[in-house]
Amino acid sequence: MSKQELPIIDAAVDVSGAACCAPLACEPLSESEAAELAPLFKAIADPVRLRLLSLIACHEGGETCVCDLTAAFDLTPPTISHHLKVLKQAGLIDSERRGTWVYYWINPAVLARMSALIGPASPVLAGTA
Amino acid sequence: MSKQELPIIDAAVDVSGAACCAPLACEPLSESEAAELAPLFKAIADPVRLRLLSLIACHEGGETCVCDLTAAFDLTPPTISHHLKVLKQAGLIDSERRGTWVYYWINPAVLARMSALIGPASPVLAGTA
DNA sequence: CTGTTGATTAGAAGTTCATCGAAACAGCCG
DNA sequence: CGGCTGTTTCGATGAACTTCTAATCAACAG
Repeated sequence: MSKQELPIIDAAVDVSGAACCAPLACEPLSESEAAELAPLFKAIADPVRLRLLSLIACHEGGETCVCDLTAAFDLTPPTISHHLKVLKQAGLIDSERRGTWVYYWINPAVLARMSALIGPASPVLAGTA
Repeated sequence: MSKQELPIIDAAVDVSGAACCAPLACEPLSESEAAELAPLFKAIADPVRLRLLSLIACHEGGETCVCDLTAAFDLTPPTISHHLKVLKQAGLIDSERRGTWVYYWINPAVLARMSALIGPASPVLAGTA
């Protein structure tokens, strides 16, 4: 409900009439898009969660039981469980109980979306640079 | 200095001798790698900084002067300056003063590295899934 | 030199958030 | 039932965050 919502298409112009900046070549991230994407990056902006993701992905079959994850850290099971919950609530992983053990696997779509956003072919971050 | 440093190659085995998890198909992220990468993601895990990056990238020529960035937000110039500093210290952007104005541009290499890490072709996150 | 505009720094307030563990609980199996 | 795996709840500690005001630095115009 402020100037954030308005697309800024033309270059800024100073008092003397000289433009200080180039015009936009593409539509930048909107405020709402940014607000939606930031928590995804925040979820992986932690060394433990980054390694958890990596451990899950590196297991054959793409899934891992929690016992293997807790064994890889010097953290207590509740702490691991907490980090897994953060990743799951962000939509980055999913889980299922099979008998005694609980298995986690990665949701590739969400990670791919994040990767594409900051990748060289991104329409909003690569621009024409 | 603990079990984190040891690569975990074989599957965990429970007391009865039955494996609960599949073995590793690739080498997961090391503790030091994760510690090095997490701050990069933390730098972009903020809606304002995400939009700043996008605004810089979307400008023709790939660079933008600060005046154009402050105009796009309802924040004071010092606040914008702070967020730009965070991005710069993470290595994601660079800047240069040219006369009256200061220009910022994106460092594509760092973003590409982050993108590749979480992308579908990543050796540590895509695994064999 | 002086005044103005653009941008950064210094400092601080305030809130929020995060990490982690101890203890208790829930689902499964023999 | 008892033992095991994993999760939740709760809490305490502490750190980190965003954002502002005020002051400072840099470049330019007159």
